[in-house]
Amino acid sequence: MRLVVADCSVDYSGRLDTHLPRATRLIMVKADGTVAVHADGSRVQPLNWMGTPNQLIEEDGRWIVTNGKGERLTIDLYQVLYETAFEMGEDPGLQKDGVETELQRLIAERVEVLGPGMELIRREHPTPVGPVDLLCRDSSGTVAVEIKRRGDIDGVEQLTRYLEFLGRDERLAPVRGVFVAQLIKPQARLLAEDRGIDCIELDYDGLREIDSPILKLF
Amino acid sequence: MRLVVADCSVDYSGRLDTHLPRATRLIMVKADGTVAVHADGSRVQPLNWMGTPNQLIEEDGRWIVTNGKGERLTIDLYQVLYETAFEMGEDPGLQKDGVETELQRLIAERVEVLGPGMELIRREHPTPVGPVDLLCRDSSGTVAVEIKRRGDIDGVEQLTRYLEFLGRDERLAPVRGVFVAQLIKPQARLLAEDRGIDCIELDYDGLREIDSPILKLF
DNA sequence: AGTTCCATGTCGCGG
DNA sequence: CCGCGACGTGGAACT
Repeated sequence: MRLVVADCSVDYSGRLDTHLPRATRLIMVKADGTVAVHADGSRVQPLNWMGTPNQLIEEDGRWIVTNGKGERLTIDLYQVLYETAFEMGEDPGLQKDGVETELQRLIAERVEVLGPGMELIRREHPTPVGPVDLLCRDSSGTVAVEIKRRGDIDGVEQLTRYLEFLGRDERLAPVRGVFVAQLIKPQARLLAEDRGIDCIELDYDGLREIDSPILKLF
Repeated sequence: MRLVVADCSVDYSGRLDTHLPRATRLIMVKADGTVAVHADGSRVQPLNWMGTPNQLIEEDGRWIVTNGKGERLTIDLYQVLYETAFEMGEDPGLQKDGVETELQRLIAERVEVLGPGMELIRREHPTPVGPVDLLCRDSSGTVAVEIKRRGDIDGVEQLTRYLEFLGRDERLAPVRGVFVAQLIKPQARLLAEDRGIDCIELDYDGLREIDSPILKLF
């Protein structure tokens, strides 16, 4: 990783056009050529960047980074205050725990929390427009379940698309939808209920408790 | 901005839990306290971070960053390879040109490019599921317009939601939809046309020309 | 503070 | 390489 601290201005042209007036910033060049320009301000993301693959041309006082899609990042360097480079080696990568996959597993093992008599048919049931998180069955017929950490309008749209296709399958019909999330936004709830989709807010932490060995002692 | 290159492992606990095994990485601390951990790999984003406001406690070989929402970032430092700091001052900020707001303005001033006899009723017309970019009128009745830089399937879904609600308003009905973008993806076009939504590809650069003072001389 | 939607979203996975 | 969906999405604008 190469680090350059410089007084610079930056222009990006591609998906849109941006201009960054002259100031002191950090320019980061990663091992694969990824370039990022960071200010000292309150931002996690860089102000400008160019992902890999790209080509970096260093002229006198000017860097030009281009990629194959017609995007161009131009960095004008007025004064380089500092420059260094480090060999960091391959990164082992980030391990995540508690994402949607895990929530799906928790609920799949306890589908009865979604309603009396609920039974799991299968997880990740495929449809032409993508896989349904859970396909279940209860006294009303087939139940398609979409699980989210946060219940947003997009999730309702997603479930709606699944229902549209599942409903055409005579072996499954009738199919109703259940939208499950830790927190369901008002607009998402409005849209869901308008389409006859049930909304269930679930406390995943509580669910995890049920799943835990501690409770299994009883 | 403070830069630390160190052999470290990182743990985050908050919205989920993550673990980052021991390796050499760059730790960036911005002026307002924002902390970010970058690997040398193919990533623009940091692997872990903690935005502002937060509190950083530096113990011997361990940094603990917490915020008011119960999130915690723990960085264990095994060896600090390098450390430095720079005063960068306030950043003038990024100027953007060509984002959706601007496109909307350009089209709002020239709604006739969307069809003969088209008239603008209002921009950002509110519905229960969000604001319609443009609400227009022509000989066919009311026209709801969704404007995107890139015409993706999400945009069609969005417009469909608006139409669903607008169509129920007796004062507006009948309402048809128009999906406008510089480039409309085949799948988005397919879905749109399946739902009776018109697709219009517009050259925003050309539109900007029309809008420019140069042409106004004529 | 809460909610909405945009974003050069980014990123990872599967076809 | 493209499409799809999750993301600690982040960030801004507006209520």
